Amino acid sequence: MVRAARVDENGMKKGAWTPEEDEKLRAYIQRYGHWNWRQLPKFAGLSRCGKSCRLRWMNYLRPNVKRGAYTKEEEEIIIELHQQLGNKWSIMAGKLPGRTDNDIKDHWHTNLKKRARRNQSAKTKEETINAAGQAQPARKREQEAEEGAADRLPEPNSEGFFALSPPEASSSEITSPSSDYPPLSELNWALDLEDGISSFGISAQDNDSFWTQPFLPDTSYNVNSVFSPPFFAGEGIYDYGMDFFPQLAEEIPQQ
DNA sequence: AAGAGTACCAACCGCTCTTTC
DNA sequence: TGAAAGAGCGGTTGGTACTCT
Repeated sequence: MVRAARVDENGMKKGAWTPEEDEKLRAYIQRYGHWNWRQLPKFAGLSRCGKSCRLRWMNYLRPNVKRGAYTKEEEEIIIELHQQLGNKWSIMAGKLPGRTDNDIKDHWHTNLKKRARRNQSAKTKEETINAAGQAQPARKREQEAEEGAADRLPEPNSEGFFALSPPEASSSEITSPSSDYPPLSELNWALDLEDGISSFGISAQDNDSFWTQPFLPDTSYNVNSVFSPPFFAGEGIYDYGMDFFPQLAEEIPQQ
């Protein structure tokens, strides 16, 4: 499932991550944050490039990363967004809390692309029939039954946006309390691509607060017990200074 | 049972964008 | 203002698991 581990010419390890590496990275970031991806592996005691650490954290170790099967709702959202945005996986990830851009991209290529294509060809076929004045309602119902409700896509409006209405079928499913997402009908899809503001119920801002918070020490961790306290630079913000990080490296247990 | 083909997903690569100096 | 560094994004690859014949 994963690439074989190897070491590149710079002595950087590549390939599959071991549980030990995961634990080092997780422990380090949870405690100190990711102040600089390039420097981070050095202080975390990892023989990985910063990029690799970032990817591993973002796609796998980050808290709230949702794994496992996609729900019907999630798939519908992805298909809709792909129609609107194209391959803007990171924006899509912002609309699907817990899903990563990599994950969404993979799911699109392995599952949804085919379905979207099928829908498109069915739509084209239907349009051809209608244009010829030979619409066949009975056949259309038959076709819809074949494709399934989840496969149907709404028509874009004149501006090319989708005015979403609640799915015709399985409304109970869509509005199920156990659902992680609001029903499509309640979503404001006016994507503001200028500033990337999310209008989703669970806003990107909420979701990203973890990433935008100032560099804060874990309160459960007694900084003073290991080294002198960082300079308090303002409300909730600590200025550790450049000399701070090498001390952290020594403090992280090396395995 | 075994080989071939396909699906899945973690990870890498290279490019672009943003920030800093 | 331009160069360098860092971060992020999207495309692609590698390798295992699963399914089919």
